[in-house]
Amino acid sequence: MAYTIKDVAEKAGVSTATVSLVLHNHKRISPETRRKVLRIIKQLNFYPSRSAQGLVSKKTGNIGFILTEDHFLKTEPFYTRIFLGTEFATRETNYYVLLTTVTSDFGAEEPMPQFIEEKSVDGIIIAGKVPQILIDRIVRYEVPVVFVDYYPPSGDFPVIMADNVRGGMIATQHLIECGHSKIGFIGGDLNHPSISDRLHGYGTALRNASIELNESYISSEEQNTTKQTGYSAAEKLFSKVNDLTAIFACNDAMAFGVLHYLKEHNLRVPEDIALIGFDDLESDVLIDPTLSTIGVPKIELGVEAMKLIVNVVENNDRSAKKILIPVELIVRESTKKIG
Amino acid sequence: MAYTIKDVAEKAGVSTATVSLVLHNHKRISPETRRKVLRIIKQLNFYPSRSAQGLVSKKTGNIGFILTEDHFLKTEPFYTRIFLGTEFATRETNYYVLLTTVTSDFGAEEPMPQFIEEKSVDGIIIAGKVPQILIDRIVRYEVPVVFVDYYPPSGDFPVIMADNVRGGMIATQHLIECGHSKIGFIGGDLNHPSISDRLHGYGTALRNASIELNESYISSEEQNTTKQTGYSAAEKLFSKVNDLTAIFACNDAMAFGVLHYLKEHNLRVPEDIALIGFDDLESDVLIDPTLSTIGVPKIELGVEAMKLIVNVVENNDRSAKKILIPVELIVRESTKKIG
DNA sequence: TCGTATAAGTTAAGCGTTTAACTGAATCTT
DNA sequence: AAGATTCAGTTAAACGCTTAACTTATACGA
Repeated sequence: MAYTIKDVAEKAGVSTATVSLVLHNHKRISPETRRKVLRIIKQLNFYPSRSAQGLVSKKTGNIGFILTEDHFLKTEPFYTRIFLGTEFATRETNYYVLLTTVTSDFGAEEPMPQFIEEKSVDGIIIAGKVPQILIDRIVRYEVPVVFVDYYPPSGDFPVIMADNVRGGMIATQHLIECGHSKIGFIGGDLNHPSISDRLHGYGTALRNASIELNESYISSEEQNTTKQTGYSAAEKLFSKVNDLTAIFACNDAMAFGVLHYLKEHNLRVPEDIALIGFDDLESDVLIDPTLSTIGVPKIELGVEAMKLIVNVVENNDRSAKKILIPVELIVRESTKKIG
Repeated sequence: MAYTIKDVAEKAGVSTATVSLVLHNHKRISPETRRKVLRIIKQLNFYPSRSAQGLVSKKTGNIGFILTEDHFLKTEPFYTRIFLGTEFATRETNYYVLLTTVTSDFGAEEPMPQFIEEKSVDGIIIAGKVPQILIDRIVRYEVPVVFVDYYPPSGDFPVIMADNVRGGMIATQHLIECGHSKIGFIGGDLNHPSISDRLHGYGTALRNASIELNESYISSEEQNTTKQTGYSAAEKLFSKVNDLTAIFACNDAMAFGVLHYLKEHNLRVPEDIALIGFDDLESDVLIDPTLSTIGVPKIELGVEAMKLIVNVVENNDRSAKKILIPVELIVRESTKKIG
């Protein structure tokens, strides 16, 4: 059996209460007693029993991590990186992360994630877009929730997002600085905050440069942001307008599709059309030409989400804080100064 | 607060012991009492506290899942699928899965995964190849371990593997049935059981068809099995021998590299060279020609790994059972009957 | 008919922590 | 110098569940 607080107490010649107080950094304990106890703890390699702690504290020490199966299995490790970030953060926060996936069409009848039913988590991180009904149902359990890389249209939740507005802005600005003024935007579902924010940044950059926004340059009909929809969005856009010299695709997956379309139509990138994406996926550098993009620090999103939920749980900080993580412009071959 | 066993006992007019016994399907309870108690449990949506249960039972109800960061972040969702399988299996087994990643160069000094130090898991699933030192260190904690899609050269552990020998055999057999007899094998590190098993199956198929095994047809120098090493392995192999008509690549990633090489050298697939891979990755159908391969049921590997570790934990079944999950031949465009 | 099984529960101790309330000594105050 | 305050620790109850040992009622055997 593992050692208990009692073993530590005996070896240290103190009461179990003292050991517990040391464990919690309570100030009632003198420095020397603290040192003595800590020495024994280290010596025995003692760790308090989570079960016993949980029983009295009513905390589980677990954080739930929810995302859709689709997002989890996406070939590009975007959400797995965010998850990895939370995992990294557990090393300082001393929580465990329980990951569960839900289907993308999670409904009203589906069983809830076990850890919610069983009240086995102190808080929940929801990553990426999930069905609204799931959110509504989770809220009823009154467990703290933070969102990362998505947030629902209504309801006040703490949120971690990449700075999408700024990203959209610097991407567009970069194209402008390269000499472009007829810049297309290829996006998707504007109900997704990331996408509408990126479009917003696009608009701001144009305005700053005194370029008039041309609605017909904007594609936002696609429901998903995949290589396939990127291709078809490009197809539609180019059949509508023919003077574009640059494209800002709202994410790299769509940019791949756009690139595919351009190649097929013998349009050279960046000479004929410049192209920039968003996300910085690994495959960006495997394609020809390599893709300029906006770098999103995915691991950091996860780390910050973890810190945020822990803060909510431990300090009961219910303010609906929204934290934007800085993004950066990454210039590769698909964009280049013209003229 | 959540309901406790006491609430259930009161509403049902029985003692808490009775409720507990019902929860554990103990036979001392009469069918009618059981029904009555179960009804109240359902009605209150009662779930027993894991902390309390853990405190007395000395079980945590958690299973640890360990893999390397590299494997977790691989673009192709191979190990994430296995993990997803374990997650699916939790719904029946009522365990939680704690995932942790380790670095590929995990050493002797690195801190151990938290859940091991804190004894917060009843058993551990190790997925894919991990450093031997990690295994050695884990063993000292005397926690049950099962391996999935890998096992160490020494030590008796329960293991879940795809039936790699059979897979290697039917892949090779398929090429033979297509009319080939000069079949190259492109593999990697033969210390990896999957690879050496696949090679073994290759040899068996040849023998069964009375085709002599030609050592110079076999490439096994590469340390990793990636698209890149697949390419360079093909390069080396074709510079050594020039009469090959078919290639069995030990996994799809390498097969992609081989295909790349073949295309670059104007060798048509399957007309000039037939090609078959192993794993059935999603991208198999995105390339041209689509890749024939051996289908590995990844989710099932995870499900079975979970069932196996639970069996070890609950029934203390310490036999080093090795379970092979059937694989299947998937014929696509990269192989075809010749003549 | 009485002792003995058996069936169906109940009682109560114990699992390893936390923490409010307590204690006893030392230090201030006035 | 007596009372008040602070400091550094201890005592003991409580958290929600499991389970060995016990109880009570009923059925059974000879």
